[in-house]
Formats: sequence, structure tokens, C-alpha cells
Amino acid sequence: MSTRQRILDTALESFGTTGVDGTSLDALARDLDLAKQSILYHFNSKQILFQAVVDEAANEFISELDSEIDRVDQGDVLAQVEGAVRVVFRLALQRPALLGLLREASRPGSSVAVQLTGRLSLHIDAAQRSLEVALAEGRVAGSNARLLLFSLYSTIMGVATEVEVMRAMGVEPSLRTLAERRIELLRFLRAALVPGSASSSLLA
Amino acid sequence: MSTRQRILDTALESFGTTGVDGTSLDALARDLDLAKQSILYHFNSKQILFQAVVDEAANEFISELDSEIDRVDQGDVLAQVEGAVRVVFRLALQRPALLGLLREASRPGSSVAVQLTGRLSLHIDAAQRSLEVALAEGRVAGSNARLLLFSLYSTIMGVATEVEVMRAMGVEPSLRTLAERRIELLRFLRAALVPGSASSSLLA
DNA sequence: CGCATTCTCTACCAATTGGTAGAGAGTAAA
DNA sequence: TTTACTCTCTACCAATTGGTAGAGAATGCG
Repeated sequence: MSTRQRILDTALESFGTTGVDGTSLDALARDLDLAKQSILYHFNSKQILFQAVVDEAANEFISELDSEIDRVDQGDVLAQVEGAVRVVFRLALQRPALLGLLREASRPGSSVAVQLTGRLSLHIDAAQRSLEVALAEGRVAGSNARLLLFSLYSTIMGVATEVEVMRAMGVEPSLRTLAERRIELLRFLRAALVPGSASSSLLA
Repeated sequence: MSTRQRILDTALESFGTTGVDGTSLDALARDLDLAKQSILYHFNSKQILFQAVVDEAANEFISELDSEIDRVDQGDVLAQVEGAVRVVFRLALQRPALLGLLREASRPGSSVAVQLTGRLSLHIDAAQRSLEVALAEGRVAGSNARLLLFSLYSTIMGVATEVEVMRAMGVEPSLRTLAERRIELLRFLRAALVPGSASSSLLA
């Protein structure tokens, strides 16, 4: 693997767990067993490195979402939501730093928020249109597609990443509780989305 | 106001917006128009200051929640949820740094997460018991009180604080959109919670 | 070969970091 | 007045920060 790629991967890991401000270039160089100045050769400043890491993370997130959602009936919003939940929960297990980085990059006032959201805008628009159609046809409950999408995003990302809050509620993060959280989350989302009834057949 | 209190308030503001790592004691001292060493007189280290700020924030959050929820029918879970939403949205408008600090303190791996959650544990337990009763009596849809509470928390906090994600979805943060977000959130939560039907009478 | 490009290194740097030492001002009790 | 306590200050400090300058190794190309 190229040095450039190694730097990106290690930086994503560190930025996503310790935070950008909490990660020094010196520490990063130590992790990489590389001179700090070699990092600065590939990325002229820490800020530029951060931006590159955000791009990297956005690309990975998008490609995961794409490959999962493509596999699903494009007319079935609920199936799409389930696909998104699968992706996010898989990442929470296998790539927690990636979700941590998204959280870091989407902090209020973040310097890279515009960049991140620009990267995701096509997917956001697509999801929104999908919801709009479903709303218009009465297949989904709600009044505003954007705000509904926003609620869905908050719920899914929160349940997948708020590890400490979860611990506070007496749920230790583990493979088993992750699966339980996902099942309850899916039930919750279905109840919120399916119009006219809060069926539980999703669990079957 | 005492110097100690001024330090706490200013630190909460800065920690909650810029982050702890992003806030230097020197900058804090400048904001306060005080010598850095005077900060270190009242709080022996930055970490201790952070802990005190977390306590302060937890106290304020708790007292806001208490005074709102006390005003509501204790048997009515939905009314309690609505009360929590009112509190969080009021804080999002008037004390955004407070919510930012809770977000900062509940970051995965945070050094103060245990402390924060310990402070909130009584309220978490009470909310959980409330949900358990409602679940048992069939007044609320769901299967696990803790996980349901966790979903509710994620949704409410996310919708109230994920400003950048909201922007990405084309919703500029403003007083008007805040109100819209709240209405749609309440509709969403009610649909998710009310068993057997997704009524919309909440909006009336 | 000679030359240019790409990359990694050592050696620095000024600024900032959290934190220490200790002097002095203000106040109140003896 | 003396003593003691609380508080804020100036003066430092060693370590770390992001970043620069420039030497040298490796590679490829004429």
C-alpha cells in the first residue's frame, strides 16, 4: 500500500477516535513509523490532511450505502431504510472510527462540514425524492420528506454510535446487544413509518 | 457572580462549541480577562475544570428536565416525551453550548462519560420505569424499555443538535425551521410510540 | 552514464501548551 | 497591629505544537 494511503488510513483511525484536535502530527508519525515531515510532504498541512480524510471517509460511507441499497427494491422505502440500518450497524462493528469521523466532521461549526455534506448531497437528494414519492402515495407516514429523512438519520446514527449513552442505560456494547439494538431500532422505525398501523411483522 | 462561577460559565461555552481539546487555558483566560493562573487556582488542572463543567452542565440539564416533566401527568409517557422535546429544543435555541458540551462529554471513549452518565442515572432509571409500565399496559409500542428509551434519546438529541446534517438537507437553522423540526419530530415520535395506530392528533 | 523526479530523512524553529513558584493585595479575626 | 487566609497576579518552565529548510537516497529516463 502506498505511503499516502497508509497515512490516510491511520489518520482516519486516529481522527475518528481521538478527534482531530486530539491527534498530533507527531503522534500520527509515530503510529506510522514515519517521519512527521513525510506526512507533510504528502499533505501540506494538518487541515489539508483532515479534508482528505473526510473525503476518504465519505467515499467509503457512500460506496457501502450504494452497494447495499442497489440490492433492494427501489420502490420500497422501508427496504431502503433497512438497508441503511444494515450498513451503519456493520460499520459500527467493523469500522467504528469511520462513524466517529463522520461525527467529528459534522460537529456544529466544523471546518469540513460543508465539504462532507457536499460529498453526500447527491445521496441525500435521492433519498429525499424516494421519501417524497412514498409520502405522496401514502405508503409512508409523515408530512415533510426532508424533515422525515432528518429524523431517520438522527435515530439510526444515534442508536449505532452513542456508545456511552447506551452504557449509561445499562446496555454494554457487544455483538449481542448490537443485534438487539438493531432489532428494536427496526421495529421503532417501522412503527414510525408505516401509516395507519404499528405492525410488528418486520420482526418475523 | 463569583470568579469560580464565571470560569465555569465561560468554560462551558467554549468547551461546548470549540471542544475541550480546541480550548486552551490561555484562550479561556483571555475570554475571562483573567490570568490563566487564576483559573488554575480554582481548578487545579484542565481535566478537573472539564469535570466541573460537566457536572455544571448535567445539573442544568437535569433541572430543566425536572421542572418540565414535573408539570406533566406522571402516568402519561407521551406527555413526558413531549416535555423532554420541549426542554431540548428550548436549550438548542437558548443554550446551544450546553447541548454541545453533552455531545462532547458523551463522545465514545470520553474521559468524563462515566461521570456524566452517573449524574444522569437516576433520571434514566425513572424514565425507564415509566416506559416499562406503559409497555406492560400496552399504552406504548415496543418490546424493551431501555432500548426504546435509547431510540427516543437518539432521535430527539439528533434532531435538535445535528445542525450541519440539517444544513446538508437544505434546512437552514432558524427559529422557524426549529419550530418545524419540532412539530415533525413530535409527529414522528408519536407515530413510533402510539400502539396500533399512527394518529396525527398530536399536531392539533 | 547524467539528470530529473519522487520521496524520506535530520535538523530546526517560533509559538503555544498545561502547569509551577512565589510575590503581593485585600480582608477579617485576634 | 499582627496574623492568617483567600485570591490574583507576574515570571517562568519544559514539552509539544504545526510547519520550514534542505540534504540525501532511490528510481526511472535520456
